[in-house]
Amino acid sequence: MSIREQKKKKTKKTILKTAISLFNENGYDNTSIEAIAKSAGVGKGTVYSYFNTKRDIIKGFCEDEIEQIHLELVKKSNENVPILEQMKTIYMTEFQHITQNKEFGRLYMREAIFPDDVDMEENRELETEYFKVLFPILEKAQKRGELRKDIDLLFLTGHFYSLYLLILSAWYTGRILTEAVDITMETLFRQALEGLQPASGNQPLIIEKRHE
Amino acid sequence: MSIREQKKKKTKKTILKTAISLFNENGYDNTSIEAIAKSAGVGKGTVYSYFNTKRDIIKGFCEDEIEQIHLELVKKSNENVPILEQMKTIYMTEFQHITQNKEFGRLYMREAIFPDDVDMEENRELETEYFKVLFPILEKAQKRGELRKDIDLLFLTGHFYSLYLLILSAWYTGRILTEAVDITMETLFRQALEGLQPASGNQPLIIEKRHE
DNA sequence: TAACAATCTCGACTGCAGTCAACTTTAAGA
DNA sequence: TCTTAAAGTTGACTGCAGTCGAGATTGTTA
Repeated sequence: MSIREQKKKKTKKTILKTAISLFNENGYDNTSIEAIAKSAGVGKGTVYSYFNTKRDIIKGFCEDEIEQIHLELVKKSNENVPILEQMKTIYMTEFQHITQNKEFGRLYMREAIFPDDVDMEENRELETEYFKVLFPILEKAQKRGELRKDIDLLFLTGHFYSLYLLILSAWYTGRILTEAVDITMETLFRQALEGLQPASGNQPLIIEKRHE
Repeated sequence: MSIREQKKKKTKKTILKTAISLFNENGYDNTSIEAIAKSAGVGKGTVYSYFNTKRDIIKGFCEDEIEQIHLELVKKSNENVPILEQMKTIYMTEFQHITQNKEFGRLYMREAIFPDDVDMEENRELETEYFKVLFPILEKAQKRGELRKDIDLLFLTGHFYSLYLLILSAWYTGRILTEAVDITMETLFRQALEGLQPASGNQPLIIEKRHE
């Protein structure tokens, strides 16, 4: 890597760190780009040469954070555990990180779920990483007979993810307390696994006679 | 209603109509409050005496729209139809409205799901209206044996709503085309009803032997 | 080392969201 | 009808996000 590139990377890191620190101190809206620039010892224009918008700075931070989460999850991952528990571990881990960065999480989720501009391709990369973590877990659960094999992995992911979104939204809107998230997630995930319609029998749910 | 109140209501309506019209013409970001004020024949400050922020204008519009949807749903509502179809009707109706107001829908959903300020109490009212439509439908489905009776109505709503959110997000991020929304919703809702784990038998899913 | 081009840095500038104190209109009581 | 206070209106003003062209720095070639 050339000297120039090293310097650039360092500058970007400095700006990001300074920004996050100021955001944490005074809040996102009360921190101007000019203040960030000054505090980081660069010009306002320089900040904009590293980040296209103010929100982009948050994005930079969150993407680092998400990478951390993925690494954390790979470590925690244990396939000898029921799928319900595994899914709970994954999404509770994400939730823990969000509780620690409530405002950033909110701004990031907004962009991720209802984006301003469909720049695409950017989020796709993170999404791929996400699937790399989830798909093997779900696939193994299918093989163990814990999950239906006639449902696409993408859809299985979708079911759990959508419930996670619901809980997150309920938490952000104050409809559910932090302490209640764990039990609520457990309940919703279990219901999703069992189905919303009455079961056809009461046998232990192990036997499997589906296609294939 | 006093003359004063009538006038105020009329002014508010004029501003709202003008704003929506300009938003549609030039987009939300390319329409300044000053332009709205001028076009509506009032001062900038007046706009702010009716709407606290620019986003608030969108909110005003969307709330009217949602009221329309609720009325529409009450008319369409037909309890002699499987719950899957009823839920699909409800959420596809909402989706139709959103396709017709893509940008407004996006801005509204952002606020609704990940709000800036937890002003609460405001959205609560709309939420109550929402439940007034949904709860009776779900309750009747429970009575008919189409839905489990051991799941809270709020949670049942949550399951369907969360999948709707997922689809909406997938649509906004370009992961799913408008034409595919219908079939995707059908698939996801059906899977949620049946459950993600393998069924314990293959009997037709009518018999019910749960508690109570 | 000099000359040049590519890249990076900068802060003055533009445009707009949101505020506020001065001004105008309304309504109610005398 | 006149007076007055409350309600409503206004646009000049403030602060900040994002732009842009001029200037500084770096790497390259001779």
